[in-house]
Amino acid sequence: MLKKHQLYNQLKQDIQLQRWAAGSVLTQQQLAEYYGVSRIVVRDVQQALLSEGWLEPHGKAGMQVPGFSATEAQELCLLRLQLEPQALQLAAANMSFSQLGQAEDLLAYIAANKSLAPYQRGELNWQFHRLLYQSCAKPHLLRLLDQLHQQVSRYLGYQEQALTYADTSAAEHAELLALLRRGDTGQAGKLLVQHITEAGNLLVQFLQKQQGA
Amino acid sequence: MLKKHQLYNQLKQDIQLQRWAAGSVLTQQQLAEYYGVSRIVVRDVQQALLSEGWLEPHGKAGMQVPGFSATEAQELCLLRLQLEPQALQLAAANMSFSQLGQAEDLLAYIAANKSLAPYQRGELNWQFHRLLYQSCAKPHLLRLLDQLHQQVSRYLGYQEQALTYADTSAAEHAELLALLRRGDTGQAGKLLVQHITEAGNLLVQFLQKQQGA
DNA sequence: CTAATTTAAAATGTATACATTTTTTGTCAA
DNA sequence: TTGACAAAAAATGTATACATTTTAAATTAG
Repeated sequence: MLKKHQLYNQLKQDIQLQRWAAGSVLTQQQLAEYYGVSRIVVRDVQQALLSEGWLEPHGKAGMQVPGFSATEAQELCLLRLQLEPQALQLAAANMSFSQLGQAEDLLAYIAANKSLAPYQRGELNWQFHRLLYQSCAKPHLLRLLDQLHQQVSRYLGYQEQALTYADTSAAEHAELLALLRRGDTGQAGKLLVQHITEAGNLLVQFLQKQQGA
Repeated sequence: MLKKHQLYNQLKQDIQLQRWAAGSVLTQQQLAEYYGVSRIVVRDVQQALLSEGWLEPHGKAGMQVPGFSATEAQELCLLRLQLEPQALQLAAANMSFSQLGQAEDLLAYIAANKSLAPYQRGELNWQFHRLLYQSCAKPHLLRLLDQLHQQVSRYLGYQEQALTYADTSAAEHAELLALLRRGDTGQAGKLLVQHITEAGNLLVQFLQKQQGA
């Protein structure tokens, strides 16, 4: 029998992999029966996923699996641009070598495992970014960034073509790290902006094609 | 017997008015008994207040009433500065006269009722700000701003002296509206920055004195 | 046939009861 | 006295049962 956090992961993954189609309305009963847990657990998980944008309200009964829109993706990109460079700037001052090392380890790990599932790769990439921001010592800012990532990751699971971008992304991550190591905060910030913009544009273009078809 | 949203409001208010002291650990049972509802309801409300920063995790049992810190207030101010001017900028283009009118009505209402409770005044002031940002058409940004306001409002309830600032604040709100009406977006943005900064500084100074004592 | 109203079904909210986990208390040996 | 260990108490998690609300279906008047 699934525990709460297991159901949380399972349902999230099932949404990401389109096992529940966008637009579907999921009721407590339905999910409780399908996953073999009580409605109480489903309620908790639904609530969590609702606040993270993995589910949307749907009238007074059920929750709806959200779709994908280029407009939304653009907004998420905009918010990343608004917050992440700021976080990096603040963090740069307090960053320790141990953290830079950790980040480097992460990059190495990603590079070594060529055959990671897209969503795993996405998760690890975010962990890398997250590490860079960590030492900004602004808990609320970090919380907002985590939320933002939740929303973005829903798209990344959808956009399988992320793979085509993986190499460019990895190279930029490495360069970012190098700039931080040598203390060139300004340049690092600019690169980060470029990095986020590129990823955003790629995603938006992908979605626009999708919508056109 | 209290319904869910009633308990939500009641508990929030009781926290704001220090009926539950900062640092207190509130368990489900305790609250369920005190407010005369079942634990299920308490659980839901606790979860909501947790995600809004009105309660903090406390180990594996109970939730803690958070305290106040100048550092946190400063961070919240920083985030407001990072997001609200952006929202205003985006909204300015699409703002309708009906919305400007609504905002004006709000200001008039606040001005007319001199004897509003501090938290009511705070809530109305936010509604004013919210109205200005509304037409930015960026749901995620607006959601972040609402969250941010939740956190800030906890402080505003604490800082009773907000009243001393009320007049200045009202004047600036009026001027902001005038600038928007005449389409001077740039100047409006600058004034907003000043407005948020002033409020933030006042709050931070208040908290620093408090901490010193 | 359409629209409105009633009736049945389904879904969610809430309370209670039980299971599991966590915390505290108390005991005993070093 | 102190520290580790065991037992009891308390708190939370989860399931089931009931109450209320909401949605869908069916019936009937126009």
